[in-house]
Amino acid sequence: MDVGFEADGTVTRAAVAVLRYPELDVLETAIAHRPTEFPYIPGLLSFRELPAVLEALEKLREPPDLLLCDGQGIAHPRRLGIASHLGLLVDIPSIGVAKTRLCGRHDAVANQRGAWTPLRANGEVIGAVLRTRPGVRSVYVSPGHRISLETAIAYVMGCCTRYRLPETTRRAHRLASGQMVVSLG
DNA sequence: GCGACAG
DNA sequence: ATCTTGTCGC
Repeated sequence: MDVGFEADGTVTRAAVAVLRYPELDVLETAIAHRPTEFPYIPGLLSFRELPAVLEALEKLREPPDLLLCDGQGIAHPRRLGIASHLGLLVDIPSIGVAKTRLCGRHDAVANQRGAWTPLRANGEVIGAVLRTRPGVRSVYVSPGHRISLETAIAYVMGCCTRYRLPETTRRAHRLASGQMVVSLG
């Protein structure tokens, strides 16, 4: 799942891409548009993006077995990032994969694919800072709904091939950005 | 009170 | 997120 916006900023566009695991080939995609009626406020991203995301999900012929969201899971001040919120609403296991940190602290991460260090807040582990690829910034992985941190990390790594972000996120982002690519096979 | 702050 | 300049590598 990923979200994009119109040039005038009045419309939110949500895109979802369903990939088979672990092959990672695209099975289905969907896009939805909704008026943007909520501003971007750190900690309240769900209220801005979920309406369009839910609409896009409903367009799928079959519901996914796992959701990877562009944002935090429980690595959130109230432990309810967009991945957690979405997973809860549709009752599907979900994972948050954010490009930057919202909250929590952590040590440096080894520069090796798969290396990770705990993201902590208030004495509890709320996620992992994961190196999906050597030589690039790490990503912030956190459980969203009905999944453990270890399992979440395993799925995220399983979705990362030659780029920093999971193929699921990249596909959805491309759709939201209107960048189409034909694939023959 | 001050700094931090997903997309 | 969006915008913009400069650099590196295939």
